[in-house]
Amino acid sequence: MSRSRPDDDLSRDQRKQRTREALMDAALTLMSRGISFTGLGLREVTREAGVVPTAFYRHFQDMDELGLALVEEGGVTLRRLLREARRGGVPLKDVIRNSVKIYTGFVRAHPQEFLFVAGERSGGSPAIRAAVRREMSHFASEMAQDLRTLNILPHLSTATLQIVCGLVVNTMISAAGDILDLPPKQPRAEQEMIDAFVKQLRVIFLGAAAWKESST
Amino acid sequence: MSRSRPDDDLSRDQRKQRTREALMDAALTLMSRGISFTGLGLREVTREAGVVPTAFYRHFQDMDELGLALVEEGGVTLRRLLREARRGGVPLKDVIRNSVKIYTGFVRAHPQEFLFVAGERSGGSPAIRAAVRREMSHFASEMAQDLRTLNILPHLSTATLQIVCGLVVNTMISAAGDILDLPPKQPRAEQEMIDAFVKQLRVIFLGAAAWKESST
DNA sequence: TGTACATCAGTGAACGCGCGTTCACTGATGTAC
DNA sequence: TGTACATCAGTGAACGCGCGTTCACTGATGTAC
Repeated sequence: MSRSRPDDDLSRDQRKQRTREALMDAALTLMSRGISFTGLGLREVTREAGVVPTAFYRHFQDMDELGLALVEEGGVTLRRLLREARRGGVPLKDVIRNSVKIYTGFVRAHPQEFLFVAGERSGGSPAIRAAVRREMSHFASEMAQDLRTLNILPHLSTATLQIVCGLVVNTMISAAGDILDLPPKQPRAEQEMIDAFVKQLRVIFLGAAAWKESST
Repeated sequence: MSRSRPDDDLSRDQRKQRTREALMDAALTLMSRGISFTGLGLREVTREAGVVPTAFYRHFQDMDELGLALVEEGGVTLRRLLREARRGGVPLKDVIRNSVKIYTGFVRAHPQEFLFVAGERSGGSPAIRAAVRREMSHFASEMAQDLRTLNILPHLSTATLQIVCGLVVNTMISAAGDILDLPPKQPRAEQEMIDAFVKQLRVIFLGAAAWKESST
């Protein structure tokens, strides 16, 4: 009887954590309806989360703090997703096309995280912009390490590899924004966009392969 | 005597145009203070422009329409600026480094236009996002034509050249956002950022040079 | 195990404020004759 | 050129609304004995 509600056996801390997540989810949900994070209001978020506005303050001091939490969580999620994908093994042939396929799949499956990163990269508050930048360079570092491990582009110095990966990450994020902004049900346009995206990455890797460290 | 105020001899249409420009300038000014366009209010803009809120409606239906006007004007301005720069003649040696120098000069001299484009590219309302995208591909086309004229990368098909220029423009816009977000008075960090930017463009052009059209 | 008390996540009323928008207006500029 | 009238950019008062934030509260959960 007393177990009818599913969270009956949760501790107070767990319930609090649950509300916190509800607030973050609410923000992401609202963003996937087309509003940018900057345009969200505190009351809007709590309404969507199903709590009273004042409850917000038990979890975040203001919307900016929520935004920072989202950047962090989003970065962790994305890196985890991509790491799992890599565990599946990178195909030796047509690496780029396949990676792009996996990537666009993720973008479609987790539009909210990508919308947030793409949109607030230079649109958010200064603190949020900085956090997104940090997360992106974190990403680039991870990718650089990966390429080292896979012995791809072994002739590049670490600094150069890092810069190339920065370019790749930047291109990926922009592509995510573009893909998510496509009017739905336009497979032709989507395919063209993905083809262009693949071509851009190929050009980058071609250039990186041709790079000579002394050529400054 | 009656000529004491400088706009005494302006026609009504000219005065109206002047107010319209004042509104657009006001928005840009506010944005250069760190607020993103999405975060601007109608009253805020009219206050900055020195007119009463209701005067806004004589010029734009709503803030979105102002935003669209800004995208258009900004695009025109930027293309004009870069065209003038090209007229100065492209140096044969170290083309990329020099172009970047010119470009970063423009970014510093006209931060508002770049802030708007970089920030609203994926942060603005759907209509504004679409307009910024259109403007960016317009840009890429112009650059592609230029490269053709200068006989740079002549072995690329028009489609490929367009895609490469898209990559370059995207990288340029992101770089503008990054540069403008630097804490001021950090010449070291700025130089590093510009060096990385130059390296990225070099990688792209190296890759484009190495591109073989049949390699699909 | 049972009781008495402390903690604190979420509530609900209230506030002052700036927002976008409406409306009737004013008075200088433009136009017709 | 002068006069009578039309136009319309900008004004200023007023509106209803949702916002962020404050405050005292409630009542379930957690803790000490």
